[in-house]
Amino acid sequence: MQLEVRIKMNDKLFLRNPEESALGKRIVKQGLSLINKIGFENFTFKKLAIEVNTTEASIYRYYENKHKLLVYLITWYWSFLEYKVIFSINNIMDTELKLKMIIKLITEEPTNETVNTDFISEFESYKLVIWEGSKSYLTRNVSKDNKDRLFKPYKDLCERFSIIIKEYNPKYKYPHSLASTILEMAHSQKFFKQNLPALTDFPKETDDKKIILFLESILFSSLNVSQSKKD
Amino acid sequence: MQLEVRIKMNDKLFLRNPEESALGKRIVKQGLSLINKIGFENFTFKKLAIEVNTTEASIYRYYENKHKLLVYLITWYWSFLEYKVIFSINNIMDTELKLKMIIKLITEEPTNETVNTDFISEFESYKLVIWEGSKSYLTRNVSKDNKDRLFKPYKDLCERFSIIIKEYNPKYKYPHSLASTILEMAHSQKFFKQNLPALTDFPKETDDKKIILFLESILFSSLNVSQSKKD
DNA sequence: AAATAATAAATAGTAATACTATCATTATTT
DNA sequence: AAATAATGATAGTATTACTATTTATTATTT
Repeated sequence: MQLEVRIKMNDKLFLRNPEESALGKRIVKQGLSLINKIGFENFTFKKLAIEVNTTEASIYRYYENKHKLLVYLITWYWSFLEYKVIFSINNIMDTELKLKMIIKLITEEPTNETVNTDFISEFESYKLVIWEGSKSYLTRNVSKDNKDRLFKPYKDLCERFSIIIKEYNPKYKYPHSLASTILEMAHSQKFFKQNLPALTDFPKETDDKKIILFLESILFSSLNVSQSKKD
Repeated sequence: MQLEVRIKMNDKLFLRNPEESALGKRIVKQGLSLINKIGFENFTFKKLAIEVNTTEASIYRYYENKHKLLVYLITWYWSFLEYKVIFSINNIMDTELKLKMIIKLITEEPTNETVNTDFISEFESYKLVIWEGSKSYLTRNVSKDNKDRLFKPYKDLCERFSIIIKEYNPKYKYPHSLASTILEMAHSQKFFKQNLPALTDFPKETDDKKIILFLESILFSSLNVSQSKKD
């Protein structure tokens, strides 16, 4: 069976919907891999135009600027991840297993492109989130972008995560912060492991199992502790 | 008593040592506040030159580019924080209290400029780390910058933190990752609280006490759990 | 099938950014 | 007082981040 996932994107993210034309799709696809290749700071629409074999002006017809393209790609990733979470958790009854599944999904490198995601590569977008994810919100536009609901997919995923956290331990006081901590750390620890290993306890070569165990240990030790004593 | 702290900066960070001239100090001081004011993306040496009442070319004599200035300022912050940690922990015997002190120091907004830090404002650099901190390493130069030891102050602080973690619980398996998680989260959660509150459980208005409690709960529930069962 | 309208692409251009180079002018050191 | 170093002033280049206008293509109407 060939599933095709189509994610509805917030239309404040683009001037013209890139899904609706061949050129638009190429811009997104090649944009994603070019940012991954040279890094967001070095990325320009001029360079992308050359890759896509079009002109700068044409790209500007789709995206206001490169930051919007970045946010587009990052929110696509979060939306897709939420979809995967919903799908994978659907028939799990045990809350603990649900939580473990979420950690697995956010941490593990997507290998065999699980689902047909049309023109966006799951693996490429995973890499993008690790390297450039936080740049999508660490700007002076956060508040405006937030009002335009650009970060909704991330917040939705965090909300869904925190609901399951509360399901596991209704008394736990910081479900959202714990969820965002796990989400953020899945990517930071991976980045640190690869680039600044002194900040972690994970040898550079190994796979992501240890990161998963670390995140699970943070999550469950927080949730299994009796909270009655302190405040 | 008037303490003066002088932090030895890695000389790969600058072309000419800004501490050694009035102009250099003005560049650093005004650079810090201008980045905080308009954000790193919008910050240029041209704009800084106007603030400092000098020329672009003069600034380029001190710093290779704006990224180096950013790393300079961020590593200053980490060095200063390590200094504060050493100083504050010095006469604390109880390991738990040491850990709590560290969390307090990294999380709490510095109010009354505690120490005379010469030309760099502690508060401004705290704000900078929250907004721009991760941009210092999320670049394609990480590995090279890391080889030049530009991130040493951050890694040193993480190491010092993790030694105390191990002192508290010698069996704990992820002291470095736990330390870097707390360090990162102190700033992310603060940023989220102010700008994307849905990702936290902290009301926007309140002070940072709740963030401290959250970080303490993560730290101590991880360290107080018996780890013998799992792997 | 021809004419018209709508859309997309190509071309050209501008202001700002990220630098580098040169030379004159002050300070500072010896 | 001479030598040296730091700063300032000026100019210049390649690239970036856009915008506007014109031209070509495609779709729609008659």
